[in-house]
Amino acid sequence: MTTRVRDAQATRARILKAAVREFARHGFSGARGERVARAARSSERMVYYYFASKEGLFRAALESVYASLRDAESTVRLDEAEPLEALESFCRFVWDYYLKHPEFIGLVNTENLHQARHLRRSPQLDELVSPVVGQLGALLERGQQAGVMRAGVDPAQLYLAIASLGYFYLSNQHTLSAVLGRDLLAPGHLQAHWLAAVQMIRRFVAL
Amino acid sequence: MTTRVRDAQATRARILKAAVREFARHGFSGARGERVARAARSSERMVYYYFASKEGLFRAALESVYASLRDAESTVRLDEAEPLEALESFCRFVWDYYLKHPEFIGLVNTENLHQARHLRRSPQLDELVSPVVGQLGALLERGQQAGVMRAGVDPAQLYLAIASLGYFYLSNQHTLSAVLGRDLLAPGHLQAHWLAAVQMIRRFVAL
Amino acid sequence: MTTRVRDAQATRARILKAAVREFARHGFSGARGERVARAARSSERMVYYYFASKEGLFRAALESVYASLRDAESTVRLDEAEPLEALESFCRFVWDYYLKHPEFIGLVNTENLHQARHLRRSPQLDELVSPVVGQLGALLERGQQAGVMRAGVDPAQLYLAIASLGYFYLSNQHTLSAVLGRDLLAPGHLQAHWLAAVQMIRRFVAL
Amino acid sequence: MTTRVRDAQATRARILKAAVREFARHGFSGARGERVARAARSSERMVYYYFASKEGLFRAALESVYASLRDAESTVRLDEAEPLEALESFCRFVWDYYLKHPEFIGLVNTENLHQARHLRRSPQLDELVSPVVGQLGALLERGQQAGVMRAGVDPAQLYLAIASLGYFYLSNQHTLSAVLGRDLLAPGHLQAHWLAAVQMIRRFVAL
DNA sequence: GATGAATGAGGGTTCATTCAT
DNA sequence: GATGAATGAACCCTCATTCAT
Repeated sequence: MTTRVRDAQATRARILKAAVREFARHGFSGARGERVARAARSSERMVYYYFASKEGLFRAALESVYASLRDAESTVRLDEAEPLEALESFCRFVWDYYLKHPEFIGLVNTENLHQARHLRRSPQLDELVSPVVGQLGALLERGQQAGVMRAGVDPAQLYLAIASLGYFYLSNQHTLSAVLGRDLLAPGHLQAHWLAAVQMIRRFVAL
Repeated sequence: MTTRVRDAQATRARILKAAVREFARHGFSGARGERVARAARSSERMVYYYFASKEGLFRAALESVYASLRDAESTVRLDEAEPLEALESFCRFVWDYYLKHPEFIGLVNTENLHQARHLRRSPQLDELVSPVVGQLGALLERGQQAGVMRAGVDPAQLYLAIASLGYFYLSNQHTLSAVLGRDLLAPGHLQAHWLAAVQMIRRFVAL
Repeated sequence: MTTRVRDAQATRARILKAAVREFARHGFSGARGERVARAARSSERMVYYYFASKEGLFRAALESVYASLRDAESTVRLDEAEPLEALESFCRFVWDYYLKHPEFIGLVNTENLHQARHLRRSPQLDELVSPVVGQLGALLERGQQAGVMRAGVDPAQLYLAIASLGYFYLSNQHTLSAVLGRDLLAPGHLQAHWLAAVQMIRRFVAL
Repeated sequence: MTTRVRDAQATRARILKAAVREFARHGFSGARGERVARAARSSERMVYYYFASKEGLFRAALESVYASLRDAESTVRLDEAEPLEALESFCRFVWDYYLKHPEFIGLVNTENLHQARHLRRSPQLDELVSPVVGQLGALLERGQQAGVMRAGVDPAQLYLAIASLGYFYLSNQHTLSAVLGRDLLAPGHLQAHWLAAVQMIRRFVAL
């Protein structure tokens, strides 16, 4: 009994994981149920058994990547290190997450192509929203009181700026690499970009 | 005869325009030849007549949006106004272009999903690259000499930063609006974002 | 224990009743096990538990509607009233039964589509045949002796004629209503039809 | 060119003919696109090319059998022979049509299962309605004036009665044969039935 | 006796493309 | 140069049913 349930959950999890990859790589329309089934070492039938439709599978995949990001963000502590250090750590964390989780970028881009249709309808939407913006606000407050950050910075805008600098660079790495004629993911270029980006964020909140 | 040729070119142009919209809205796999044909008031057969395949049509659409951006950027003058003013104008120009041309964002995102496969193979690639990064370099030089900009800023990185702050915000407007619970395209929020972004860019190049 | 058995039988009965409706409404191929299960407030699995297969369920449903008709017909008395009155009463009874039991018509039509495959194989076939034809024969005899009916009327043919006039009208009510441009089930039209039909039957057996 | 067009029409016609058979034999849900394609010596793809969907194919099949009946009925002359003779001829014609065109009965039954959904939506509905009821009215008039038919017979009801007696017998031949224990289509029984039916109709309109 | 989990086979339909003038 | 007719290959999905306790 327990074994079967565990198997069932394992199969479901394998399918979901494969779906995340498939949708991230090929978008919604380009995703193939058969590839998902094969990658999950299961059958196309099971995909429909657990997720009812291609759309249902996509919704689950999308929720899954948002939940993973939120879980990862929930481990971040912004209240311990010195404010500017904490801010830099957070930037590095966010960018590293994007770098290590291309499936997040792929799924979010796909969802934007669909005008966030699935996300808006998700009953889990509230749970998926990360509390990290609030923590950034507290950090800005602390930095101000420590005399190392200026007043008047909107935490949400700060978050967007940090996200922008990492997301855009990685999401568009292929066209940018082609157009600029250099491999943006080569360690040297990546380092240089993070350095410039950190500097930008620091200067943005500096006095 | 001339009329016929002009008609032929006009048909081709209508198909191309319709294809740009279609690919931008639905991605490559989601795009439908029939919708392109209908929107162009032509037939599916004509699409193949002029562009040989769906891939050929996408390539042409992609080249078309890059060419349009390059043409627009070629009208920009960065050597006339006071350096910091010129920089801000350029930011506003770029962001306004993204705002007014969602099809550019849509096609570029789609091309990145495909790892820039089409762009890399395009024989027109060099022609599509905008000379604007060079102009930004000259502007930085001028700003330095005028004593209002610091040394050591990579023009390409500056360009990426400007692009990031506009592109990310617009490309991800739907998911961000859903997650943050506010309409990012509402005039107030848009203004506030551009303001913060300009400030960020200015502080980045400032002494 | 008794309760459990009664519950089991109740579940079986609910499934059977739901199946009768489902097959009558959608035919054999169009019937859905899931709808039967839901309508019976049971599970698809239980349907198979009690009836083994879709075909088994259909057979049971078919036998059930024939048994119901036979039970209803068994209450009819043709030997009491004045012969022509009794005949008219019988017509009214048959037609009223068809009217009130559309599921009978639906299942019988479906079974005919399948060339009575299930009925012919039913071991209960003999039990399902109504003794009403025999009673009609006796009635004809009585009418003859009373000098109000002619000789030479085949009771089976009389039965078929009565059935025809009701069954055809109700079974084909939808196409006929569409073609004739009037609602055949509207009280006025229904009354008029029964009246004409009764007259037809009376004139058929009259001297 | 002409050849191709003829081929195209021939293919379409073969598919339609095969569809009529398939739907008549198996109902809507039971009908298989693949069987239609095979019987028409064509491909399943062509079925969709010409008829867009299973529903479109059914609609076309249904309209086709109604059109065939109307065409056949349009050849009938009710104004030449002696009134009662003409009426009997008409009965024989109708019943013979049902007998020779089981696909008509099959499709009409299927359409009634679907509550005439397709027929009601058919833009050709008016064209499909046979003018034969009007002709029956004229015949009744003529019979009256000739002093061989009574007044007060509704031509539509007469038509329904004639149709009932043939349609019911043939449509339900399989269940009736099983229940009555005799083959209703055996020449002897068929003859006897037509005889009784003609008598019934004659007596119905007689003085 | 009763039931949740799983599934092979095939269903209708669409897609991008080619044929044949 | 331009176009109507035709199509092979998949695609998403559903159905009736069985497995395994």
